[in-house]
Amino acid sequence: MRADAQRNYDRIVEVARQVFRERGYDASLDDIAKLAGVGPGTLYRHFPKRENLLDAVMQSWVDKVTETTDKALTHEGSDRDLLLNWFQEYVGLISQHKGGPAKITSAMGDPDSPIMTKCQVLASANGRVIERLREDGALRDGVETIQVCRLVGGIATVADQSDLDASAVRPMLEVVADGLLR
Amino acid sequence: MRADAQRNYDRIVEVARQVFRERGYDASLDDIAKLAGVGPGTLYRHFPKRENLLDAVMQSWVDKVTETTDKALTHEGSDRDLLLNWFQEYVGLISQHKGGPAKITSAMGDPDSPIMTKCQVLASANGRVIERLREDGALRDGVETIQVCRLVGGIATVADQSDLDASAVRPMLEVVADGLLR
DNA sequence: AACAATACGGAGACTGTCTCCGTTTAGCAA
DNA sequence: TTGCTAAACGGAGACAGTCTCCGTATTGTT
Repeated sequence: MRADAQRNYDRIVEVARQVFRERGYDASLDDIAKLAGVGPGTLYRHFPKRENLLDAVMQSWVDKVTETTDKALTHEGSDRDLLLNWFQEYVGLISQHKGGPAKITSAMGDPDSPIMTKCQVLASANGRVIERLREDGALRDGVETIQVCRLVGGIATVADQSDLDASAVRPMLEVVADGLLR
Repeated sequence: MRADAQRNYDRIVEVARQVFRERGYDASLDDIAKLAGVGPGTLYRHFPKRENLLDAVMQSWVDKVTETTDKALTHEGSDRDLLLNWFQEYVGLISQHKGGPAKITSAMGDPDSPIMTKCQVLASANGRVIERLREDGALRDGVETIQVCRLVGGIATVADQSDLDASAVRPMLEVVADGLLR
């Protein structure tokens, strides 16, 4: 990639990260181009679809996911506490910007989504936690990790769309945790 | 209301019902106006916001909700079966058109939503089922009916957005049911 | 310095939302 | 029936967002 192209690419991603966080995933792309000081053509050449841009923005997010998972797995306390703590981290991770929970959760099962690979990092992070609990014999039979992603993703989605705060989300996560644990 | 206005109103609602079901909640309103044989101005006078139109379309849905609830409450079998059966009906009711689950679930807590009243019919229908189970002593402590709506609404939302079928939804509903029941 | 190759960016096509306002019509009263 | 007025109509067009095309400008290589 030519030096000027790289420069523009980086600026667009940086601006997009900020704008997505502030205005949500539906922010105008022409606006982002303008804020980055490039024409819309440039933005659309680098990122033909909105999701390609989101994908680039998410690169750093991926690192955060594994880091957070490692920390969650060292959690001291009961299995229930471990699971609940992980659920809260999970919700936090996918709720970084408005519209995120729905986007990420539905991308997990969509092979055509440009952010699919990113989301699968999250799915396998969740898998690590679930497998750890399964080895402890803490889970009911028949629990699939993808279902767990969808359940918690669903809660995060409604919380996102209804502007619920953590205190309203917590009891819902407890219900799901209790439904999963023996 | 003048006779011609009533006529147009009815035609718009009828067309909208069909189009929303076929193309989802995001269908173009100008298209709906055209299909109904009226100008966009007419549509927007009757229904200033998209949700006002949805509200009108939902009138008949409200009847269906209470009817379905009555039937669910007569269900023979265990409490778990009753609850699971109700959950499936609930998902069916809010998944009539694409985008419905998210719309309805988030409208429940939004006093400014024109469809709020309609959604509260659903919320109180759910309340009837939950109270019935509470009287039986079947529920854990601290279960709030609005949480149940959000939990099941969340599952329906991800199912809607990921095109999941009933066999994928069922186990998630079971997790929630198990988390709610003693 | 010249010249490909690469990248830029803005004009504008296209789509959907929504409003304004001149025209038409329903319904009533004489 | 006719005439009148309030109500309703509907389409032109303003506005916003998405995305493309293509003439222009920049890069980096020979």
